[in-house]
Amino acid sequence: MKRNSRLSLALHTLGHMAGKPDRVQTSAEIADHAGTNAVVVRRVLGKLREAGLLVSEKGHSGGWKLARTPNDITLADIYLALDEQLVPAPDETDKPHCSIEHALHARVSAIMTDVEQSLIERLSATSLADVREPL
Amino acid sequence: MKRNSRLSLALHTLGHMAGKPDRVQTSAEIADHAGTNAVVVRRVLGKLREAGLLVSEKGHSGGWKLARTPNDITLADIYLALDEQLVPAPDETDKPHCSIEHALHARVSAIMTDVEQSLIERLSATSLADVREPL
DNA sequence: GGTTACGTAACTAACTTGGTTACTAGATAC
DNA sequence: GTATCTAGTAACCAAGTTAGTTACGTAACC
Repeated sequence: MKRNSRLSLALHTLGHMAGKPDRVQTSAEIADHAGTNAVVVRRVLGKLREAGLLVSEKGHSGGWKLARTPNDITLADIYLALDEQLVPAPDETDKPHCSIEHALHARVSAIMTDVEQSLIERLSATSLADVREPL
Repeated sequence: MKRNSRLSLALHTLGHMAGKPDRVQTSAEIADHAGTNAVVVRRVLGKLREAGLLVSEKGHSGGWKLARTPNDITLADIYLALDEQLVPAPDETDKPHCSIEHALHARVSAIMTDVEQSLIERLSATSLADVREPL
């Protein structure tokens, strides 16, 4: 699998759940449908649960379902839940020895942070429900 | 070192070269100053040479220097020379089995591609010479 | 010809990530 | 109460990535 497979898995799973918001699915079912492993599914979906997008139940007839309506879950919610930032968080440990390096880094970091912010804003404009509709 | 150490090294090196555009520096000198290895330096700077930002000379009194004036090298040039794309290039190999997954992916990819484009545009607004000046 | 410095291949160590196995902890069915 | 089902999680493995290192070839200059 490739680098953003977690995002792929999350989108895939939530997309299907948005179609049947009341259906409860087990991690095994989801893994089977996504061509991966139940533990991997639980790892990724666990992040989404921490972010309040999903709820999970143990035991018989347990499993996963959406914690909110598809209308109330945006692409930004999903992206942020996985906390995979595009721009590597400004690393406090590397102190810029040279002022010139510091200035360049500051400039680039400022732009990248800004751009990531705009990414999040744009992702937040689309909900799961929106994407159910044909484009 | 962290993930974008190549970009760090490139910015660092070019930043210093911009201060003394005529000085020729060996990869050993640069590595020493950047706290890394000469081979690593040649690898990264090789990318910048391929992109036409640097020239290198072999032999006695050989080394590296800028191929253009600092005014003519933008942060976007540097970023692009390293071809580390933020948004993973739309992978042709993964065929979207489900239409819903496809639709979601298409939406997210479109936004990400767009955002990366705007990153490049913003980086291209600043040249090495600009950053020499105090902010 | 010898020295210098780039160009590159090959190897290593550290790290990341997805996959897998195995186990524990709840919740329901019986 | 016991069996069964499912999430939660730890531990480990394999593959891939990356920086670092060593070694050697190649070109330029003295």
